[in-house]
Amino acid sequence: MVQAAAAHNTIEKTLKNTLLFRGCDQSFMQKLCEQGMVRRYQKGSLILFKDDHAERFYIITAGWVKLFRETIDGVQAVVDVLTTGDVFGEMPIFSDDGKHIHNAEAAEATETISLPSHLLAEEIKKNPSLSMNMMQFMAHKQKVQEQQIEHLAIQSAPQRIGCFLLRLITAEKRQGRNELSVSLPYDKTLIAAKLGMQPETFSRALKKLRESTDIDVDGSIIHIRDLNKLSGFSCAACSAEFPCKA
Amino acid sequence: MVQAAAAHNTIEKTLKNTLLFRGCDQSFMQKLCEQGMVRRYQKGSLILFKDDHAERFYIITAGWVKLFRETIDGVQAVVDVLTTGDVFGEMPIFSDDGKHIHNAEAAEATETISLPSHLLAEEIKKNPSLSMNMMQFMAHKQKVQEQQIEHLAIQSAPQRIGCFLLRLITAEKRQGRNELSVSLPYDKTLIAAKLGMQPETFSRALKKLRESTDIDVDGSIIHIRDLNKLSGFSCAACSAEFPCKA
DNA sequence: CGAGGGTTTGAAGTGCATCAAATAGTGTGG
DNA sequence: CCACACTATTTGATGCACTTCAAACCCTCG
Repeated sequence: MVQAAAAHNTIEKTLKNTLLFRGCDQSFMQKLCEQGMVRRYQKGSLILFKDDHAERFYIITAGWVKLFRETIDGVQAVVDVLTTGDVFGEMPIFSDDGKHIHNAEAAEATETISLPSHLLAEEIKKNPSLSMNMMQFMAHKQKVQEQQIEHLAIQSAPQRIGCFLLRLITAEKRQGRNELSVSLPYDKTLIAAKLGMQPETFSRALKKLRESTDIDVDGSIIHIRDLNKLSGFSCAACSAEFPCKA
Repeated sequence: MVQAAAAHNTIEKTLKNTLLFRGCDQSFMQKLCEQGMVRRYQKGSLILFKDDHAERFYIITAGWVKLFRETIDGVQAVVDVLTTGDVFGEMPIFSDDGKHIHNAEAAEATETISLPSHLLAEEIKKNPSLSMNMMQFMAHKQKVQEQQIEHLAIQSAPQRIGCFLLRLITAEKRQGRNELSVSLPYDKTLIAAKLGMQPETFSRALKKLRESTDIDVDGSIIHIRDLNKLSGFSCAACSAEFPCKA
């Protein structure tokens, strides 16, 4: 009981801090909290499966989650890699078959809160402020995806890595830290997949990036000596503002 | 006046048939119609500019529109190519700066209806059925983009062309035609850009595709002898259902 | 007919993938 | 705490895919 109460408490806090639910009324938040389930996953375990009927959607409270699909000839296509604060598995609310469109796997030890999809689906139809949040949320995602499409089409492998590092840094900045060191949050193999390249290519491209931009690579910790040099190298082949903020 | 009345009539018809507005009430549709502007663009002319303040959004009633951005070193990144029934320029409604995020250019002779963004923005906050439409619309776009990201990451150039042809055919089917011939709707150079490759690569990759799948290429008209062969070749490296329906 | 854009072809180079193998790192049970 | 097994990462060698630059060709349209 004590444990359940504690869980309930974390759920409440998390939901309150989730941008998606900003401005939602008490009764809805209450219902969500009651139905929320906290779960932990160890690295490598599967959270949900493509084509499953989507009963619940998920909010990440810790760790990293890989969204992926598989092609006929067995290749894994990494759609996205998400972390604390991100939401996934909500898309089927807007499709008629209501099935998940990708698999989700814990890329690192992960904790999620899952919530019943139907609660969100129903509330979204009634609550303009929630649906506005959702649309902003989706619009932002769409922008990021466009960016990613552009990167795959016109950036070289080293540039994509540089861009990835820059985004890591800005994410850290948003959390208050202002270091010029980042530690890669998940396996290099997975980063490679997310950036659309092979692990071997990642390794070699990182080396090239090191030579071109004076970054310091020590295992999974990367120290950036000259931010301008890095963004100059990476953002030259990108249509976003210079230097990039994403 | 006669002309204005005729334009008003086309606008009314188009808006009624636009899925986005399905289920919207009369008074809103009325307001939209009054404010709608029909415009024609010849091939190559610009419709809207990145970073402009978004006063209006657009519905395409004929032709093809290229959405694109430019990188610092002058390379054009094609974000999307849209046609009749598609909507563009509406995204800034959901961002705080309210600026367009890409340039739009007529890739062929094009006709659009433009509507004031603020009408949509206001109505969307009040009308759950409209916002639901919008979310479905965005969810669908997101799915397509994920698909595109996957294709760029794991398909070869000939496979991407094959996939493009398959989608062209299904689009034609949706319009009643059931031919196994398609004529490429816009310049090969633009198709190449949309698929993330160079014009020269497109030309050579199309030749390879021809050799692998028995398609017949006559200028911009392509005849498909064996649909299974084509989808077998292209969809093997794709996570969508087999054969693909998109 | 000539001009200009779109498309194809050729030749050469680069970047990335692939396969194979070595190395570093991590967690396990003894 | 060490040895082993296993995985992640790096490295090397090679080939293929795509790009680049240059030039020819082909249309279409004035």
